[in-house]
Amino acid sequence: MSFAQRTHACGELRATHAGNQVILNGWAHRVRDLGGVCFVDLRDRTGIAQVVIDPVAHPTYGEIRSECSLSVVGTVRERSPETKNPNMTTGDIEIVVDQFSVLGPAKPLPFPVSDEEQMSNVNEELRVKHRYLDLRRPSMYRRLALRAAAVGKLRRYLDDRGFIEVETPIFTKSTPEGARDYLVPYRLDPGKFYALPQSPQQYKQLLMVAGIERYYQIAKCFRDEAQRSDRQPEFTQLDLEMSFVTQEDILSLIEGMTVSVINDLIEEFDLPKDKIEGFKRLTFDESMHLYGCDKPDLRFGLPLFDLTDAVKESAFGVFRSTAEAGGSIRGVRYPGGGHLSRKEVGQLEDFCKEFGAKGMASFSIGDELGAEAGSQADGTYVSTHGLHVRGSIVKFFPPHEMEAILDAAQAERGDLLCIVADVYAAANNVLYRLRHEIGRRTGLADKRKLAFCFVVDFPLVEWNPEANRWDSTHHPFTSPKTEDLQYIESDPGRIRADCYDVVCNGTEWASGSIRIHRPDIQERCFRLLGIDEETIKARFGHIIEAFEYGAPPHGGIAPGIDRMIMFLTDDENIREVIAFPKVGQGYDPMMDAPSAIDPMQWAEMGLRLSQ
RNA sequence: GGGGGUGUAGCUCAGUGGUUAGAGCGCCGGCCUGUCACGCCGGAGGUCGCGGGUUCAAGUCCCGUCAUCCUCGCCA
Repeated sequence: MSFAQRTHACGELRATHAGNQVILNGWAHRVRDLGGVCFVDLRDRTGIAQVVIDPVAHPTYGEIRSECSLSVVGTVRERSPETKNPNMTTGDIEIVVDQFSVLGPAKPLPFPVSDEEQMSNVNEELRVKHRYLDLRRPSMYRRLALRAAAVGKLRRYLDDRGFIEVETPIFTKSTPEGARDYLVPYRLDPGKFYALPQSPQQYKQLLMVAGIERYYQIAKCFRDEAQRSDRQPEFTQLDLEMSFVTQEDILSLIEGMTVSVINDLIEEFDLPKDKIEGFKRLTFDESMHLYGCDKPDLRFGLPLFDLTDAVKESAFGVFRSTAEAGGSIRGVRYPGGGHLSRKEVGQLEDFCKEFGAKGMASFSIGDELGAEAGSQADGTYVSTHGLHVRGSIVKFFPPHEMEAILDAAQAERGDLLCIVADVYAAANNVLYRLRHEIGRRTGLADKRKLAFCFVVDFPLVEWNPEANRWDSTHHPFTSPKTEDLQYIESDPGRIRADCYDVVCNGTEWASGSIRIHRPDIQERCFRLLGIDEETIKARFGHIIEAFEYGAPPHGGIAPGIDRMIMFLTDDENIREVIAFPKVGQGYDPMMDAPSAIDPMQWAEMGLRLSQ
């Protein structure tokens, strides 16, 4: 089939093209039929241009419906001054139609593709079901283009530094550790299964043994876990690994790469983001102490404060008993929160309770300075700096404790001091979420900022009380710090690992480690994790053996591509940055997958349902 | 696995237990020569997610179920 092929793109036409005959191909974005004249906004991936049709000369113009594909032959004309549209990049011109042809007629659409505002409310599943229409929207095209540019820049950055991209298998081996695997039945030996990789972890380490030295891959990863707004059953990581390197080498590579690529993208796509600079660096312990979590939002300050010492002998029973039991009394400032009503403070407390807090105590600091320091007759307190403190528990604290509290909190006028008493980890878990909520509410979590940081020195293992054993914090191949190896039998919780995360705005973005390359150390770690000889052989025999043939010291990291795009677009749902995402529990409403298989296929695979 | 929200026209949403379930957009028809969210007039379009129950009467109340969104747990 032949048709008039484009000579120009819709978005490129300007007044300088006036007088040119052009051919445009695209879709009818909107049709405005005024009777004596008809305007069609013709859209292609570069933009939109207005086409003018004379109904008398072209009596079949009614065939042009919303979202049909079109070829238009016409002459570019500069619009008269009063009809120019300053809101369109092509608004100075229009194309007067000489000929047109509807290449693909379109039925009425399931949702208003040409109206971005209405589209923002359209049912998610419907959008995914007709994804090929949803993706016609310029905003969706832009996301895909941004993603492609990001991946391209990452590849180029690494190619320029001696990395080579290596593909690793999708059909691989189940290593039942971590998340649930997606399984693929093996026809030739019924009862055996491939697993889809949760990450190419073992392959990339084997590539290091193979002497590749610098590997990367834009890798699909598969994890059969409950879905979340920032998770999909299949997602993409920039997986990379290097040999003969230290943690420092990997961190500086990632930092340089991220700064370069992110800043390029901000500029190229004119994103409403501030350029980024070097990453802050925190140890795991510092991060927990200052921000209550290992993924702090560093767009703003408001570090947690600790009152345990200040109130351990307090007359307020909850604080005293928590401290006596070895717990922590910790809190966070809420600037401006001093104005909240009793009800609003109650809602904050409810917020805390959602995350397991037993309660939340608070002090409101007034805007005005009090004149005379000391406990007041009305049950409030005025500090030596004049801060006027209110709250139902103020009366429990004598002046020296109140001063210690205000000092530890670095309290300021207008603050609400939110305080949680619990075991250290539980108090932190509540307060980090409260801190992020405060950042969101106050606007301190500035949308223009991308605050990247490294969190380093994670503990190698953490105690799993349910299973009564030590579990890897990262994964079983993570190298303990040499100087901490001495604790492996005596005090495993004390061992720090050569393990690091990259965090951006309170979200984990990348995670990596220096790997164990010595079989003897790997064996000791397996033993610590309670993995017996037989299991080691069955699950990890290949990699242990590989390490016996001159494995180089090596390590790597894997940043999430989907999340990277989400940071840049401010999307809160990962579906927005994936061309063909799943909904709900991993369902693809467009393809109708997963779906039933033919009885023949069941038989061929040697499978049947147990019920 | 737990909690919460949503489900009514193609889309987005209204809809006190009570007549024939409505609106905006879209769609169809008509009118319209400067629109750019074109405008005006008219029309069609409904398994009120599904199943059960209470009631003289259920979109509305109750129970169950399914889907979807968010969330806690989970995600080496």
